[in-house]
Amino acid sequence: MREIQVYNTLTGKKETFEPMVPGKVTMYACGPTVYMLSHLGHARMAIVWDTVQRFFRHCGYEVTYVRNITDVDDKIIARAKSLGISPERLARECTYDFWHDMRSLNVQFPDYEPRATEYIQQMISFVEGLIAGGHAYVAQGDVYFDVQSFDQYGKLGKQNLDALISGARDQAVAQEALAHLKKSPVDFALWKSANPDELNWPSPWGPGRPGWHLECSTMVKHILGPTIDIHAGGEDLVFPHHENEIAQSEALHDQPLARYWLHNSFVQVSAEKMSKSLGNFKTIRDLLEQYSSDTIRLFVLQSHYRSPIDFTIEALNATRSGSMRLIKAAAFAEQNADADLGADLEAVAKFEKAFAEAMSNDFNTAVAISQLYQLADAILASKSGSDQRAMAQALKEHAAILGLTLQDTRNDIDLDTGKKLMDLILTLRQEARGRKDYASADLIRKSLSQSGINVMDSASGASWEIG
RNA sequence: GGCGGCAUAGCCAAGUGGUAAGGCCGGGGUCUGCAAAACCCCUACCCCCAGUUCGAAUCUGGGUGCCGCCUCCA
Repeated sequence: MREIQVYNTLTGKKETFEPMVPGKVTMYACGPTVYMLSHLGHARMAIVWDTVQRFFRHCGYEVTYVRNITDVDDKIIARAKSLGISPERLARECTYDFWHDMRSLNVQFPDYEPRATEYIQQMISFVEGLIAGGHAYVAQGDVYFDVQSFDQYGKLGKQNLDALISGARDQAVAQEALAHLKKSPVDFALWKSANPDELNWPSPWGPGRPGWHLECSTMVKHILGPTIDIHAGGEDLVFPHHENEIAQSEALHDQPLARYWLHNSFVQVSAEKMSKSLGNFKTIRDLLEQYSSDTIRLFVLQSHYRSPIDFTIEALNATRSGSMRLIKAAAFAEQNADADLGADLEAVAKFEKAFAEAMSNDFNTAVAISQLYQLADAILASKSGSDQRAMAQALKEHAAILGLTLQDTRNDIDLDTGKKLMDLILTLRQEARGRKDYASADLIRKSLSQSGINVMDSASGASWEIG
């Protein structure tokens, strides 16, 4: 099986990927908190890890890919309140929107897509285990993780506990209300108490809801086991989210939560992070109105996943222009159907090797895409139909690893354009009639009729209908 | 303040010690009734300074600029 190099945030190095069980990969990616439409940054997360799991499968691994949905959270509750609807309903609506966006972006559905609210009981058990082990404590209906009880705290985010504690004092203002409950300012909530009129679940510590970090630890444990191969997510999750997951899970299980921690970089706007809180985002929905999923995926994947992308419309347009050559070249896969295949195996083999090497080098999709373009050039330059077809099939096959459809939509006509074309045809016919060129006028009507379009002349001009 | 990252052509973007992939735009050409498309060709000494080395965009030190995390965030 092909050797794949991955950059592990935990060690800060590129390492050879070795799964726990040969030939199998367990992978968990932190998904969205559903409280509003997803933006391009979320699309990047989804596209990158979708591509990674596709590549593992392409290499022959048996992949179990899990991506969660956070459907209970302070932000959901706050926005639902401002909209005057229940948090459950808001979360559900946004989940449907998210699914719609994912499908539109040709992101494959994960093997499991657990929602936090489906795992409340397991989370409670998880917390009970931590309390029993001396890693968590109860304070007035809340439960906090005792960070000092986990001596490896900070290993992922490269944080020093003393520095965190002294740093936390400076920013304790926002958490002042909790200061008297927490033993240490760096302790984080496993369970938050809630008033009966708020969203809550019963627990041994009274009604409440889970802390954010807990759900991932719990769902990883129950779906994939105490240790998984790959845990992925956006780089903003390194600290504290993933750090806290490690603390919880490893304190409970006394074994590594994940062997490899992979993090994708951000989409920025004017050199600033695109984020919901800054409001400088483009929703996936908006972008899909003007750009195909291929264009958006190419745009995202032409940068390495660990490099930031500065979003501009110009750059997106440039990607769209470029993608046309790939699409044209790929169209040869359906042409020359009667030609023999495999005539130009050398070019295909060379391409496949270069593509696989790029992808195996920490998922270097930028280089992989450059290989697609080079193959497209070879296809378009080739004079041999069988070669073209063989190369085009390889092109489509490998583009699919990146989630690119390369569907040729150049001749697709939308409704509006269709109506304009009918106007044009009827105008031309009217001109023919004006010249008393009834042969042409009748030819037009007859041809349209054969296509199921009836043209009706009247004193006020011609009209048409399908039927 | 602590931790981490980035700086490559007009723009986007690979590159992890041997003299710069790819895409967009632009220029020139072939083709063409016109136009478009297509195809061919052209366009960088890699932020600055010092060092290591036979050799550095790539390693080391310093500087400058920018970004992220440390609080919700993909």
